[in-house]
Amino acid sequence: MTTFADLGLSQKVLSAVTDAGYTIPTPIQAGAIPPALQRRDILGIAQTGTGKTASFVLPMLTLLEKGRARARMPRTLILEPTRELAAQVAENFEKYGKNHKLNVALLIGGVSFDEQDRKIERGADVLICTPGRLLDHCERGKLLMTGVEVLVIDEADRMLDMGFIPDIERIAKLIPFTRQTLFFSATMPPEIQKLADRFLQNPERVEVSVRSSTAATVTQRFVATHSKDYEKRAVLRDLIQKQDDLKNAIIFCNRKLDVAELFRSLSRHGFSVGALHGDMDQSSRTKMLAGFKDNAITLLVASDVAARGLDIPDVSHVFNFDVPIHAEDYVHRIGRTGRAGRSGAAFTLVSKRDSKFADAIEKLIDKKIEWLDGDLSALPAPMESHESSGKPERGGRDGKRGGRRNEHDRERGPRSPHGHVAPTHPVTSQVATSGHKSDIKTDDIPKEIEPVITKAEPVKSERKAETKPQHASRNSNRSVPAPYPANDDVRDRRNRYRRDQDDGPTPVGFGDDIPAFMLIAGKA
DNA sequence: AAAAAAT
Repeated sequence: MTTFADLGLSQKVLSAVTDAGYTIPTPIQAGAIPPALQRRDILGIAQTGTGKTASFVLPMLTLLEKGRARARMPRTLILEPTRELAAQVAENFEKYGKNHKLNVALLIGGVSFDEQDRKIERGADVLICTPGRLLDHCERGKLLMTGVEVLVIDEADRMLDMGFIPDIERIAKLIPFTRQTLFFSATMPPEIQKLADRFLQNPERVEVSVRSSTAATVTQRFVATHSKDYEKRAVLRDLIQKQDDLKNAIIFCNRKLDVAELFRSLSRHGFSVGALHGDMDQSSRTKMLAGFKDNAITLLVASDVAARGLDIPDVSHVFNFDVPIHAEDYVHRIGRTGRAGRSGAAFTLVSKRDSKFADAIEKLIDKKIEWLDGDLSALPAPMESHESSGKPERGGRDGKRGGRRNEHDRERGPRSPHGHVAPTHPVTSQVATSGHKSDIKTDDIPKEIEPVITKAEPVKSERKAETKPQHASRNSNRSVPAPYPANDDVRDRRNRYRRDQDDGPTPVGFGDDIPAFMLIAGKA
């Protein structure tokens, strides 16, 4: 059997791999590393979760041991479609390059130029970039691409989806012809094949059989719902509470605004929740992701920024709050669970207006997805007209929902995602701010999300006659960014629905200005 | 019906 020791990697790399606990390479690693070390071009067809990142990081580390970086002349360049993926690759260089003294620079948007400029100036062995920020640096004349020996284009098909290909072509033109190019894509549509033909010279083609697109270990269900957001939120909460094996979950929405709104709603209901979408500022994105990975946050409400590539191991559940418009996105989303042979569950809320997208999903995966509790035709009338509709109530979750849901919540209080009733004043927590550092390094990310037990103090709200407790340090944390853009008029959106239809009682009284992080219920 | 990425 092939081991890492058989692949021709250097001692420094091998010992870091061993220290990380790996001995057997994955198929893409076994296939790509030896030719990459011989300076061949690589055409790698593999999805994330196949060990693809290490298949270029490890040989690059070995190759970089010869030679030294010169100022403003990076030696290698890696292009990634999202900031999170770029940061993840940087972490891999830290991990496997711990025996090297390499200068790794992460050039992504949303953070300041200063630190990035310093690293470029010092001479970077490895540049890991999202295309926009890289071109920005190039245009400022801070970067000479003529010394790049290795170019990595990762997730090429996604770059295509995102319209990055013109940027990629511009960047590739700046890099000498003599370079080595490592090109990775999960799929090979004709446009990508054409691109590969242009960028690669006599490449070694390494293809890893697609991880069965919808793993057999993942239980998939459709859940019928009406289309109003407040009803969907009620269905979702109920669904979450019914899972007894929920360790952590990603909840996907189609739109960023809905991510922010659902995040707020779940927060108010006392769930341990974070949010991730592309309009959040970078430090929030980083903190949310770190908190979720550390299990300080149980639920992550996200846009499709989290659907692909992100290495979040061991997600027990995926909930699609919205049916993805493109069926392939469904496959990517539920691919976040049931990884490495573990079991997982994926629930998709489907309303009448989504049914054509739901059909498209079944067609794509060539499989019927069962309905959890009856299909759309079995759905009772919407909430407002529920009592007068005369239709029989279905058992289970509908008995709890309908127009009586809020009273139900009021009686029981918000529940934790593990099914037990949470305290009326949930334990809240906040993420410690990390000073003014803008550079993304693992060390700068707060590891601890410290629970802060709040003292309940009655305070009068103008909008409700109800008495609410007030957070003692309500104003102490204003600088912590929220998962929605600062200038976005959240208040208007929130009032789109009557408050009592929406979310029931507010578990902790912050009035209407809740700093996002205060709402992350800590683990008890 | 969207999201992602440069400011």
